Amino acid sequence: MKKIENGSGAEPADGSPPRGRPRSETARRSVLDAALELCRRDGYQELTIKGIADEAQVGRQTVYRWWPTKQDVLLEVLTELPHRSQAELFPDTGDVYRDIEELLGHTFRLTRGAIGRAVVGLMADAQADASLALRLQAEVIAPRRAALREILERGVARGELRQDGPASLDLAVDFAFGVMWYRLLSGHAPVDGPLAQEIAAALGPLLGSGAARRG
Amino acid sequence: MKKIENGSGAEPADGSPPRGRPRSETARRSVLDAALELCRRDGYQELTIKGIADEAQVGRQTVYRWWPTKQDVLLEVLTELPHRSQAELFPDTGDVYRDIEELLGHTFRLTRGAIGRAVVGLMADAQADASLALRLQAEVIAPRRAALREILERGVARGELRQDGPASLDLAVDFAFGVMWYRLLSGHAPVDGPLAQEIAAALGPLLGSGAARRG
DNA sequence: TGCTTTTCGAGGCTCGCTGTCTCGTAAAGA
DNA sequence: TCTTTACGAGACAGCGAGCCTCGAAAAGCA
Repeated sequence: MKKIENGSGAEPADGSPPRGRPRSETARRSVLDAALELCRRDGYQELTIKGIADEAQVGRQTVYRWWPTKQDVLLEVLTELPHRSQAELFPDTGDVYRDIEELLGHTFRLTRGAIGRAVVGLMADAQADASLALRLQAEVIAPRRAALREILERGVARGELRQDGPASLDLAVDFAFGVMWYRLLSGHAPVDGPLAQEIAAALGPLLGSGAARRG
Repeated sequence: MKKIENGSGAEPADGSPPRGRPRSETARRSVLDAALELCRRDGYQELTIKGIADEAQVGRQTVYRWWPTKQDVLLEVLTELPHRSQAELFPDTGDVYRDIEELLGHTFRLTRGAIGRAVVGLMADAQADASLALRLQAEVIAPRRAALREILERGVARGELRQDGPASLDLAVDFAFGVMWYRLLSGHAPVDGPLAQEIAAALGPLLGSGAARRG
């Protein structure tokens, strides 16, 4: 598992136009789609560069040229997702509890299927790969943390939530995503809509002594 | 990664004494110790059967004879741990918050180092291996869940905790271990003693509206 | 139209690990 | 002593990693 940055690669950094045959967007999409499909079908552990190349009907070197490892392929798959549904990361219904439910509900939906398998596998590999851990943190974990924190802060500003309870905002965020990860990994209970509701309802008492959900 | 049950293996099931040369306890210990040491040194992903056998100075077939996969080796390492420190799973100080802190503190301590790496890696593999998931659930996850749940129930019975809050006992247990797993994986915050205190303090308001920590 | 540059699919190559098998040897009971 | 089973050691094919080369394709430039 060597790590080298694209020495060749797309643009020449300066403004000059790229020379030679341009990179095939078709091949790029085929590789990303094949990786996700194989992850769904066989699981992250069974994913191989050769398998991806064969499934995508692409030369193996074409994969290695742009992605040093299978982790890089999946990370690109993951970082492309939010751009498709940016709005789902930032619900703003006016009700803090509904916002929480929507953000968590959308996130929980993603964890089922191939995306969930990919993220869990990447997390495991990141335990022994510091640079992967940093990128995963920056591109997958942190954005969702920030989104939930923003919702909570808005709720505090509007007086829907207090901040005089035993838990800080950070611990509240840890609570929400922590339960998700725990259930995702151990599989002892589902990660679904009802869970999003339960967590949203529990965040009030966790943050503030007197706050309770209205309605 | 084939899975086959020990066809040969120790006792002949009936009461008759085993025939032939008995299994070497020395070799068994060497394998288990080597696996944990390599997990600590290089991480779960780098762990190989060949590596374990070489480190343990044992024939490769001796490993395969008793453990079909590296997961089986690590699972045996993990299931041997509680027997060494049974008491740490069942603190009973009379104070529910102190009991929680002790159980979580001991668990959190285990997650650092080789044990943590092993459990995280096994969890990841279990996502694509149902039988491994079952064994991990039964032998690692469930016992700690049960221990915390028992502490909480004792606290309820003694009147230290209520059960009229937004969270059920199960969700409270998910909260405690969920935060642990989340931080363990993403590494955005430490899994240490202070966290055990914060969680213990937060469980009261989570479970019951009026309950607050005494003292 | 060539010529240059870069990517493309395809496949050869070495290396290391897997999982099975076969040695010769060691340690137990009969 | 004979049988049975475990032991360390190593041979073997299979497969994926990662690097290499090949001929063809697709762009800009003269």
